[in-house]
Amino acid sequence: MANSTVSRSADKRRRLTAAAADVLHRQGVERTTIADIAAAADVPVGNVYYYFKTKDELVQAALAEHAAHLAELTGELDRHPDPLHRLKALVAAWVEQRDVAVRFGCPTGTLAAELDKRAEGGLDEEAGKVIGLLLGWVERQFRELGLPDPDGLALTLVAGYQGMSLLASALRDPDVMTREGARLTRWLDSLSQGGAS
Amino acid sequence: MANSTVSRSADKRRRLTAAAADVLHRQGVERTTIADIAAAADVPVGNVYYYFKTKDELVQAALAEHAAHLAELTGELDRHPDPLHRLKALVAAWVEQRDVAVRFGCPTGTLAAELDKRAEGGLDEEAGKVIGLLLGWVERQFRELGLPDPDGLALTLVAGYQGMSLLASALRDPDVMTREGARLTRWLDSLSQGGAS
DNA sequence: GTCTATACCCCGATAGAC
DNA sequence: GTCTATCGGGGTATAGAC
Repeated sequence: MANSTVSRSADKRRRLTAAAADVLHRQGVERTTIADIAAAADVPVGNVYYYFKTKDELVQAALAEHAAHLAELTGELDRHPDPLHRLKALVAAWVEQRDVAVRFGCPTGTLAAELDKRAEGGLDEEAGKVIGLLLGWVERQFRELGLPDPDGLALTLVAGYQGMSLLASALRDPDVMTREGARLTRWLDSLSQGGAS
Repeated sequence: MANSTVSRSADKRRRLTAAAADVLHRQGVERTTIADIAAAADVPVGNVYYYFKTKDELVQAALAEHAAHLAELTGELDRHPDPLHRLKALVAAWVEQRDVAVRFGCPTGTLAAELDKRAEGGLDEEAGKVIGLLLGWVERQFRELGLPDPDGLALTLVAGYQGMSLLASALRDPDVMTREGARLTRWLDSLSQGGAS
């Protein structure tokens, strides 16, 4: 076909993006080389630069990939009519990913933590934006529930997720995810039952 | 004096350790070079290797420094007779450090997140142990208060700290620290007043 | 104990053949 | 569009003079 070349190109770019998201999450930005990503994507090393001019562009592509994954997840959750159910399903999804979290932490969170130490490049703000997307979605759920201070509640829920991911990874203990996940679920229930704090 | 040389040596080692703790926190492990630490400690680059054989030994020294800082802080807090007061003072200390947290995150937490992605070397476990020290101290306070599931409560408090530090840094917003700090304080109060969850 | 010079390796990025 | 060879820079670690 006329555009078979185009689609192969798009395919390689997609493979590189997916590999970047995966490898950067597992190894961190600084310890990951272009060669690592190329190997994971099964693309010759030198060819990477045809698709991404710099390593930072690969990092940005990985961030966009994480944002896309997040959009996909929240899109599915949005099918549920009840916002409280959506939030509890989100927590359940986090706990389900506990084996990944225990080994490498939250993909977006650890990436943000690493990039935030940079002053230049503006990639740090990019990472903050992805977390902002999650915060925004969570806040909308709390608002739909008619709860006061929806963005404060969103902050608490997402901070809870980031905190439990970091501790689970630092202690190498998946139970941290299940225990804190259960607590967050109980907390969500208590909120809509008019419980304090 | 006979041991003036010795004390100068000890001084240099101490300066290098302090510089390592500071610079590794601000730049992260991988982006920090031996030269960076040497410059911060005002020690000639090549001389570093007389005190620390490898870069990893400097990282380990930094972790020990963070553990010492933690011991100093909890030591001061232990003077208060009331465990609840101690915990609230701990939260207050975290919030006081918000400007550092907003820029570079929690020193131990971000270090742990970075080291946890390594499989080799065992430095990852070392970072987990430092966080374990904090968890242990917090748990003891809850136990003194006679609350059920003291180590679950400790997990929640420390996860809250790690989560709010990460979000504050990712969003570049110190208010995250004050808002979540206030919430944790309210939560602590509600616990000893027999509140649920 | 102190410090300089440098060996050695690895990585990001480019040049240029195909 | 694809791939190899390589340049240039920078980082860890060491050798060895002082």
